[in-house]
Amino acid sequence: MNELEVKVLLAEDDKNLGAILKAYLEAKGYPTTLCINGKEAFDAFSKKDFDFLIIDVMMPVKDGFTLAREIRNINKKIPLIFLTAKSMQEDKLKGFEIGADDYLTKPFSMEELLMRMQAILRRAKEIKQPGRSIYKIGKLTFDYNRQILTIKNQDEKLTSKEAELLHLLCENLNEVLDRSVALNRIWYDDSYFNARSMDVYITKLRKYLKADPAVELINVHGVGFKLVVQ
Amino acid sequence: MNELEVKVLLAEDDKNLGAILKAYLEAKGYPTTLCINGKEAFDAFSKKDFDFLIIDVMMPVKDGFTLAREIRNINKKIPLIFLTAKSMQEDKLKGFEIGADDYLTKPFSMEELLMRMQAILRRAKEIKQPGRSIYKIGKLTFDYNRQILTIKNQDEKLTSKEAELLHLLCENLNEVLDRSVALNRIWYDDSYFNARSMDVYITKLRKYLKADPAVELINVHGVGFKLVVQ
DNA sequence: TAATGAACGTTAAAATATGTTAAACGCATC
DNA sequence: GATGCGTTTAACATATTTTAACGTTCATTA
Repeated sequence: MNELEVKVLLAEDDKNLGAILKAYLEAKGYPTTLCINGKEAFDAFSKKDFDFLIIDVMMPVKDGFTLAREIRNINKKIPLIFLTAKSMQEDKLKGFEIGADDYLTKPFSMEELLMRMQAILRRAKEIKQPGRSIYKIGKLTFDYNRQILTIKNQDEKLTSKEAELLHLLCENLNEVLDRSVALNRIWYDDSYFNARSMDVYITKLRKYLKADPAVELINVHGVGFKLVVQ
Repeated sequence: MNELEVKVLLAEDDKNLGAILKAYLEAKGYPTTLCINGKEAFDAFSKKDFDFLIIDVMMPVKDGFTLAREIRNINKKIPLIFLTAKSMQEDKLKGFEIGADDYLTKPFSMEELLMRMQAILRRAKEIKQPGRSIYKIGKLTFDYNRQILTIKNQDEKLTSKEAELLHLLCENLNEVLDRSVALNRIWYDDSYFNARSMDVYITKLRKYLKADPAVELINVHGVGFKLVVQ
């Protein structure tokens, strides 16, 4: 993921502050999606790919801690900053326990928020994958943009769905890709029939990947799938 | 850089605060070297290997910013937290520009300092070892990522739940794995029925582990289970 | 120490979830 | 309206997990 393409998910129920922050962040080059409660934010996260979370703790419908925990279940790496009006100590510690990278107490300056985001991104950046759309999966090579999987100098043209699914799996290499996340991102709807359709695609991908025995596409029962390279 | 071996360099001219912080950090398992000014700290850094910097901004002889810049010239990656009595905005921004990971304004709680350190270490560590997780259990070998238990060159594919449970047991080898901890981590809910389900998995694991008589999976009544290797 | 209730051991059936194949569908192109 | 392609649906086969049932062990206390 390109550093110039850090997409921010901002969950803030104060519409005024939310709008100001969104405008500021976008001016600084961070495309920002604003959600006004935890539920909306979780839906957005399920359907789109984000690189940074800024979450207000106090929100209606679903609070920030609950939201963060749900997202952390799916993605353990995505940078996370909590915002809060309260400066209560227990809350701060709770936030860090959930896996926050920082915890800002209102009021804060937007420059400080930006600085703190950049400090986190400096460290988080190196974790992410090569960044281009070409992935190495054991002996295989997958070009996401061109939808081509190269197996021993033999090109296989993948269909869009195959490529989308393999792409998500590559982005979560050696980690579990949540079933519902994949469904929401690729099929735009997490339903029984789409889930069965996805299973069919898993089988198709397994057939391709069989070319390298070091590569495995394992199921995590009730959760999702994990692409593992030995 | 072992997590249990994070050596801290603390530069703080307030001897009282310095001593308290050093004592606290060491109690938490971070060997700490205390220096009372920037010059002394730089000498210490030159002579010894450190993994974390905590630097007070206002110090005699050589201030914190100057110290940090000099160290950053040598090591661009070492985690860095500034402490300061002033909460002036410019200073904060200046601190982040030098490459700080965090910037705490006095007074702060030591718990918060610890949490923030750990948040930074989580990211700093991930870069180092995206590592694999292979455990040796007596004559057996367990590959957690691939969910495979190797018994006398015979591979056994484990199910997700089996693998998760064995993983937790391995992480607590020769120590008791608390029942409720396992339930909360793997089943996300500590309840009677899940506990019974866990017992079923304990039985399954015992069947696998029977292959090596030196390995035992013992119950600690009312507490949990312990994986023991003679 | 015998009685008792709670925790644990084990097995098998029941309920879910996934694996796989092939046919059916929708949609573009000719 | 026939053909080809990607995708979904249907059908059947397996696998995983939970629940139920029954037996055993453990700690406690009369």
